[in-house]
Amino acid sequence: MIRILLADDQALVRGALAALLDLEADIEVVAQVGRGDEVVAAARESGAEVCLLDIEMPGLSGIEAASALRAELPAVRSLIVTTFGRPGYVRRALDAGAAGFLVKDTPARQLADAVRRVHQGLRVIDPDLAAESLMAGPSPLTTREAEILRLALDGSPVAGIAARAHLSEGTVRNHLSAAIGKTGATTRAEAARLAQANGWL
Amino acid sequence: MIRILLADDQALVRGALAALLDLEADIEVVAQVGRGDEVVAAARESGAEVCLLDIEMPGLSGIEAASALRAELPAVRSLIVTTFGRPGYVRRALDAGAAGFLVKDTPARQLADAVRRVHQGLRVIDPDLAAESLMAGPSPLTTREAEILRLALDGSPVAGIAARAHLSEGTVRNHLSAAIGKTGATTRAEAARLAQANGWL
DNA sequence: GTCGGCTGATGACAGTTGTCACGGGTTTGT
DNA sequence: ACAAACCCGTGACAACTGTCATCAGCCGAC
Repeated sequence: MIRILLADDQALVRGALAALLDLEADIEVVAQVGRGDEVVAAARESGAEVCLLDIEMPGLSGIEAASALRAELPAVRSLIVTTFGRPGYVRRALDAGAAGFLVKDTPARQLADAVRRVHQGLRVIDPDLAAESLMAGPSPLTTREAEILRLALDGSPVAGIAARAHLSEGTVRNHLSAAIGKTGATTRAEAARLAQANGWL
Repeated sequence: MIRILLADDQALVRGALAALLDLEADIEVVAQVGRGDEVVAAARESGAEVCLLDIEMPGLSGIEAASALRAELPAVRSLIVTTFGRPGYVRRALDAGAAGFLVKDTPARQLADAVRRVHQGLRVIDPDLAAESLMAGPSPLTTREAEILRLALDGSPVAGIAARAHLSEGTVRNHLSAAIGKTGATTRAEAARLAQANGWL
């Protein structure tokens, strides 16, 4: 019997995945949480062996949760299951110690198999995404540039970004200019959009 | 036996919802599609009575699919089930003839009940979202303003928007200026973000 | 029929943004 | 020790953006 923890902030999806996995004779959903920062405690309590983690969650992201799991409960294996197949996510998930990475548009019948493989200690990675991830390469942005771009996501003017980052406006514009150049964009809004689509933020 | 069609572009979610609903004795999933433009044909063929429609789908949006269903198969009832609880979506869904509107973080156990109510001819609307939708009121944007804002979503400069819209740059800036004023934003990126969050695009 | 709103356009203006060159500080690896 | 990268900042300039006034054609409502 494979003991599973489900982490997804959308209750309906979480419940539906539970129903799907409970159909399998050798799989048992032993815990469900809706926040990333509840994963470790729930995994410890329930004695889960495999954690299915969504990335977009309040509290901690699925990737951060995988990292925390590796640190606290190294025996537990993480399988990231997410909506967005952003190239950068794959690398970051693997760096965080995740054993697998699936996108939510893989066929439902493959999920149980992925869980079994991860449970056996194998790696499971969406092949299309793996290729894309290798093509795209790592993020070209420096820490600071990514940080500034994240603050630019909401469309606020330079003055607002500078205030939130505690930087001078000139410095912010320099970072943005660098980010625009590196992403191949022409405006900061486009750069922010591209960087997010690549999972660089 | 309530005959259901599932429409969601994420195969995993679709399959999981099918598993969840098939647990109910009086509900049967008779069709599944991953695109909005396959809904009507599949509903006709399968003799579905209730359609669960995601909004974000390739081909046609769930709202457009509901509209098409009302026109072609008026006996079929539509229940919108979506990730984003954008106020404007509720109104547009109801205008399109949808019988219900749920967000994906409602508890899984409530889904079957919602399906039954919709099947009985009742309306089912997420109460929080209904309130928010009434508060927010209808979109303040004119058709053209919304259209221009949609083109501004990717962060391209005015010249690019003007080219795609076949308008002069001056006119585009006028529309954007109006949209910025109406949304209470200070830049077009912020206006586009706000408008999208409200479901006005 | 006239008024008001939407649409398209122009021109002008101030303010913001993107770019560049430059300088100084820190850390990292050789 | 040194180079290379990063970070922060300044100042200047051209380009772009947001705003406003103004005009004109086209509806639909009263």
